[in-house]
Amino acid sequence: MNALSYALLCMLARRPCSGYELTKLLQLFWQAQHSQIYPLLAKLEKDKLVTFELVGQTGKPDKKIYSITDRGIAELKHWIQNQPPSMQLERDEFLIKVYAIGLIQPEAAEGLFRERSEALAARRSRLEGEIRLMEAEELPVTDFASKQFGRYLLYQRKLRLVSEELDWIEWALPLFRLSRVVPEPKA
Amino acid sequence: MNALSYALLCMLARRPCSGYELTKLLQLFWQAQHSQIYPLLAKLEKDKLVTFELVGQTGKPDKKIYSITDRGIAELKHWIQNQPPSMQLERDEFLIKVYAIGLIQPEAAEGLFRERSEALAARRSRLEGEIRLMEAEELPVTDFASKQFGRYLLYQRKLRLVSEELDWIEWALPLFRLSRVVPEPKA
DNA sequence: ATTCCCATGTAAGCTGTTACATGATTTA
DNA sequence: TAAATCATGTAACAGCTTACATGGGAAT
Repeated sequence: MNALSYALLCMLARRPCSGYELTKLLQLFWQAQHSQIYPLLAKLEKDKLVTFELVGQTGKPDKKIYSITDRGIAELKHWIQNQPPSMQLERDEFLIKVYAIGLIQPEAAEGLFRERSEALAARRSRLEGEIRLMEAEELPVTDFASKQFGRYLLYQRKLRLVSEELDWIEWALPLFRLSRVVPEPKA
Repeated sequence: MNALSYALLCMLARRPCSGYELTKLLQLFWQAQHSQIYPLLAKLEKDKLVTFELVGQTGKPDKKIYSITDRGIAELKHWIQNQPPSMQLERDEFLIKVYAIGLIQPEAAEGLFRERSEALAARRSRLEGEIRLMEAEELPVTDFASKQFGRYLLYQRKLRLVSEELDWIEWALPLFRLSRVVPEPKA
């Protein structure tokens, strides 16, 4: 049982999903390819932590709708409460580039930051949309008892982090300009 | 050439380091074990992107101080400016637990969040200390021309993100309490 | 006509973690 | 006396990415 297994279980604890759907939904907090997810679902099924139902579709490929079992729920609960907190991993090539930003021209550096800024702004819009959708639901998502509660918390967190990184970029950009203002001839 | 190779090159572009040192410094934005770093450094050396000098020490094991070559600098510059932005990866088991937070008792959930909060607060203190050190240096770190500039930007970013996550936790904690205040008998 | 979406799966290869191995000096 | 720090390396394994494979329907 690795972390991805638990990520899949907690997705299915919210509602039954196909592997295809899980691959997309998981993007929020644990990016994984379908080639990793399909075999793992098969393994979880073999271990009786999930079950699946084959759903035939017309015009679309058939799909397997997976559900979590009672054993799966128990396993998940146990892990949440007993697994010690593990380090968080961040792998982001942009950060490598920032570290060496002094090697390139300030103009190029600015371009790099603006590119990042645009991607983040787009992401922020999508997050805000999702949050609005959740908040419009019948059972309030801010309620601990809501099945959406955990998901809502994660979206709020992501929105805050994305917004904060945008602020950081706005703070940093003027610093690149300063170095271009300097070369004023002293005569 | 993978991302870690470039991460190592940009570290060495700042100043020469041993593999041991690189392993520690890299924690800031690309966590990797020494078992991954030592063989990669050997490969970079074979490719003439870095060189090393054997430094004998007394009372401590000898070490190899690696430096980046002109070819290494060129390769790094090229990558920074031509490599398209790649997706960012986040792998954090805490987020999985948050997603399924509704499965456990609000008290246990609060414990989980407080634990996270303490770890983040400790991290924030360390970051603030490092930033103060950098800002006390002779050549201003806020200057694009400073060798520390990129590193300074990353520390500022990390500090912002850590602080924002702490704010998020403070925002979320009262939501767990609400569900415990509710069971007030209506008579 | 081409690309995207739906949907599941396998295979090859690269990336990353954990454990093994060594050994003197310093700190708790 | 036990653990941590410095310092480098290898081996085995687990995790993850990219590519291959299939195929209808819808959108551009």
